[in-house]
Amino acid sequence: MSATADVSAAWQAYQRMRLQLNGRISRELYRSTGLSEADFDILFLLEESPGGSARSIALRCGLEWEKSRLSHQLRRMQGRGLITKTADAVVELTDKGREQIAAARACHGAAVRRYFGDVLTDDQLAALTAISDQVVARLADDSARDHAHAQPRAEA
Amino acid sequence: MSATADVSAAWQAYQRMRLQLNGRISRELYRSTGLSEADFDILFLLEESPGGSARSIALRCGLEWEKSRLSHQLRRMQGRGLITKTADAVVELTDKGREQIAAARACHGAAVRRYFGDVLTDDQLAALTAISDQVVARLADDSARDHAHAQPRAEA
DNA sequence: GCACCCCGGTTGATACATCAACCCAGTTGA
DNA sequence: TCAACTGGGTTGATGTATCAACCGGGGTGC
Repeated sequence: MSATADVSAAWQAYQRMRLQLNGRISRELYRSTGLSEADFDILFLLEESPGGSARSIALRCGLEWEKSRLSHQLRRMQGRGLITKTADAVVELTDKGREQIAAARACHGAAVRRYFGDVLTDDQLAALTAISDQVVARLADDSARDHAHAQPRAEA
Repeated sequence: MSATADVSAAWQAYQRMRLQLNGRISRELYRSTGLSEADFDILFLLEESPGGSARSIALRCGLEWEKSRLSHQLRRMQGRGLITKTADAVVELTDKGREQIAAARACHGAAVRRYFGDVLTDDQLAALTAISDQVVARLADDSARDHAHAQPRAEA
């Protein structure tokens, strides 16, 4: 059977797409707005939040980041004047931050459309969504199993 | 039409898969072998090369890395005894490097199978291959166009 | 010859990601 | 009450990725 060959070919093709597509988009984003992917993710989430502010923990849950990663990133972004940290771990967009995320949204959206949305058919988009959901579900399954192993509470 | 919604949903699902799948695999690889993805890629390519050695430029072409990225990475790997750099930019696997890549191959292959190959049907694998190839082709197209713009040689 | 450029490689600076260690406040439970 | 634990947040160290600047040799054209 050729299943192994198919898996290997699919994996290699996927890796190429992953590296090149993300490299291109993040490079275009950075060159036209000065924002990194990490900057973009933070600002995007903040702009979606009511009042342009959110608790650190909300950002962490939304992005699924390590706490230290978020802390370092927020410190750098505060240094560049994109956000402010008010008392009690609340993060808030500055005017400069609002300005930059607006420009970045347009740039990012255009790049995603050009290199991704416009290239694929509706069937392919649906197929990729299903593929992604299945893989993510499998990852979550295994995490749950590991967690259950480490702390066997559910088995009475 | 719902095309926009489909693109957005597919993009978000794909991003989740990309982040979580790669995070999981590289974490498992690192925890069980001490090798990063970058280490793995280099050692993998070297083991494929005849004699376990290759010129720097061959690695750069195979991996599509920046020259400075490769230089830094090779320096660190030489420091850890995974490779040696002989005269004239030739890189060679050490015994320790051979040992580690063998273990890493098994770990990496198992993870790819568990979280990717075993989760998807043959049709899905074929669909993902097609999707990836199309996106990569589009990226290459745009690169060629940009390059042609910068150095308009082909147009007489 | 010589000025010029290209290209492979190195280096340093900076940003980003991860791990481990720590601080502190709120809970829990003896 | 007080000790132990938990969880959010910070910090420092290290490894990784990218950009810009530089070095050196090998063409190319004059």
